Formats: sequence, C-alpha cells, structure tokens
Amino acid sequence: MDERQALTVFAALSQETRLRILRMLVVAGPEGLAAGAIAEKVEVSASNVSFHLKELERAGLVTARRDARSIIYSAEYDVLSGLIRFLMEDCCSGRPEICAPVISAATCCTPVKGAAL
Amino acid sequence: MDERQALTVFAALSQETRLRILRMLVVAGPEGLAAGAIAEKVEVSASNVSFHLKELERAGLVTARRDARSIIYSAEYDVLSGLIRFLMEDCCSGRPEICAPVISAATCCTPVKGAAL
DNA sequence: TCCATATTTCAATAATCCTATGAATATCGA
DNA sequence: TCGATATTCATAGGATTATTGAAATATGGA
Repeated sequence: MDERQALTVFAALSQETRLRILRMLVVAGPEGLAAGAIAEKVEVSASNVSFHLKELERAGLVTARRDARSIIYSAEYDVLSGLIRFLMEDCCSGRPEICAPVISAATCCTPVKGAAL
Repeated sequence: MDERQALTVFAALSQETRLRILRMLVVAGPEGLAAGAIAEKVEVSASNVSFHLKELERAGLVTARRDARSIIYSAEYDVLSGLIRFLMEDCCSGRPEICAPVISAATCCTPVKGAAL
C-alpha cells in the first residue's frame, strides 16, 4: 500500500455510515451482504448507501458481485492488512516492546503464543 | 475505543500532512520529535503543522510535552492498537483463517510463531 | 412483453474541511 | 526586563464532501 491509497482508505473510514458498513461487512465475512440488506441495517436511503459503497469500493475496502437482482458486497481483508502494515512500517526501530500492544490488538480470535505483552 | 473516537482517528489520518507526521512519530518512538523538527521534515509552515498536530492530539494519536522552548510530540501506540481492535471486532466469527493475514500484518518487527498464513 | 424488485446515477443544496496569514503567548539567555 | 526563538490562536476564502429525491438501468417472473 502506498500513501495515496492509505489516504483514500482513511478518508473512506472517516464517515459514520461508511465505517458502520465496513464493520458490518468485516463481521459478515467473505459471503458478504446485499446492498439492500446493508441499507436496511444502517437505516439510510438506498441511494445514499450506494454512494457510500462506491466510496468504499474506490478505496479498495470492499468488492461487489452480482447475484440475481442483488449486488453483494464483501470486505477486502487484504486492504485492511495493508493499511496496518503501512501505518506500522519501521514502527519500533528494533525495540519490539514498543509495538507489541499493537500486535496483540490484531490477534482478534486467534490468540498467538509469543505475541502477548 | 468507541465509534466516535474511531471516526475522529480516521478523519485525522485522512490528511496527507497529518498521515506523514504520524508515521514519522511512529518511527521516532517514545522519545518523539519537536514541533519545529516536524515542520522542517514535512516542509509545511509552523502554524500549519501546529494546526495538524492539534488535530492529531484531539484524536488521541499523539501527546505533547514541553521541553524548554520546544514542544515534543510522540505517537500514542495504544490508540493505534485500539483502532485495529475496533476495526476487527468479531471479524471472523470463529473462522480464524479469514483474518490471519491481518494478524500477520501487525507483526512488524517481531515475527510470531503461529501467526503466519 | 410487462411489471415489480434491486440498485445506481444525476443534479442541486447544504455542510464541512484545508490552508494561509498575522497576531498572540511562552520560554530562554543577556 | 528585553529581544529572540518556538509555538499557538483566530479569521476567512476556497475547495471538497454529504444528502436528498427523482429518473435511469438491470434482473427475474407472469
């Protein structure tokens, strides 16, 4: 990830509706959610959700695929990884204890030996 | 971290100068950098850097301390951890393989056994 | 083909943010 | 205390972004 994409990603996530949508899709997993279902959950008009989904797509955070009449959106986990990597680049200049808490923050559901504080 | 703070943090990082400053401070470590040194490195006027530093401080991403005539800023690693945690909350609903790449992205300088793909 | 469903596109308004400028504040050394 | 250095505060303009509602596109079934 380069600086330009990171800026686009951060801008995409700095809007309430979009942040909610992305978190929803992160929880939903690879199967994703239809645009209509998303609009219903976040209680925003269809056209507004469409606008925000397009922004998320432009940032690379989600991808869309058509399924019959619905368009299904799902989170792009790789871009999230890239974002974290970009942010923490050269983070601790050889002093692992500085960024250990950040590492442990990312061990969501798979506590990893050696990553603890 | 709650949604409000996450939004503030993302907004803070969606601006080129601020993103550069934060990355600079992440690399600098706990010792931090003086406002003047930051202004020089990012090639922006002192007052503009001050404005952006205040935004980063408001988001909790940096803290300031005075040292003689200088004000030293340093990154708040905890807030970065919190941000990642917030973003990945309930991420894979029991399927660790989904978010494993995200975990490995955060293992900056301390490759951790078991976190690999 | 015709209609209903699902979603996007467009245009206009409203709201927000960035940057530059100059004045103001705080610290240090003579 | 005075001048020099370091940083912050306040204002305003110009640019970007969000929201709304109506019209347009695409799909599936009768």
